[in-house]
Amino acid sequence: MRLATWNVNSINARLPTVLDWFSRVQPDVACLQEIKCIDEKFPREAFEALGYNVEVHGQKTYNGVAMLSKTPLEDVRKGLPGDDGDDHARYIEAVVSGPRPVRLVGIYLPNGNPVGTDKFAYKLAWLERLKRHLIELLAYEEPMAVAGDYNVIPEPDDADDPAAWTGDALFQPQSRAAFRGLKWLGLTDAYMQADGRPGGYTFWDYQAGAWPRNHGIRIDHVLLSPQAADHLTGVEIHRDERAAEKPSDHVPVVVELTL
DNA sequence: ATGGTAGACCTTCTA
Repeated sequence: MRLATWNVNSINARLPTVLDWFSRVQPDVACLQEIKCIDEKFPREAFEALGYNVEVHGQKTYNGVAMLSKTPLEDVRKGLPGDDGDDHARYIEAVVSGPRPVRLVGIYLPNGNPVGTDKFAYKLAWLERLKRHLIELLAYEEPMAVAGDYNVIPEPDDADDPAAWTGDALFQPQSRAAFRGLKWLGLTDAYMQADGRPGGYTFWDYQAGAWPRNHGIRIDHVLLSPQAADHLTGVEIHRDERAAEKPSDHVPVVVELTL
């Protein structure tokens, strides 16, 4: 199984680029983030024409996540449990059917800037809610992948210029500690397990020539349950997509599992 | 020198 995650920064602004990539790469399943549209405006038919089943959890203007799969998606959950007052569309979960079913969780974690505001508190609370929910899912002891835009730079090696991010919510000690807390549940960072290398960035800002200067960060991650990590055979970061015409500021991450 | 771009959408917010 080839599993992909990609923050597309508006699915409708990016549609030709994204469809071209899916046609070439043909992942079996994919999580999309920042689709920036309500469910009714997601270009469902275009993905169905490529052979995908589509599940969307969108909202107007901001956020929004989707899941695409060549096999049917079952037990679909939209929205992260733990706070009925949270109306951001940032969480989608389903079981990818097949001979070896895989539970797939797609997340768009809050950015959290600026630090010291309610936005940062919301980010940390969201991370804590995610941890509590993943504890429940891990109890199933089944193959599971948690993929998406975590908006966390785990380690200094995950930034071209770590000092430039010291005041940023993505690199705060609390954000990094919460990410480590997820790993300590028993989840494996697929990138680090599979031939991790410095410079494997997934995001370059649109501003200040971040891409030509390679001022990148690694914030798009795939965490695997033990039953999935046992079958990990490869990780790719498709950095060439950042050089495309009208690119997203994130590039796709693809994980290969023998499941 | 605290700079710069992109997307949704209505005037500014988010990233």
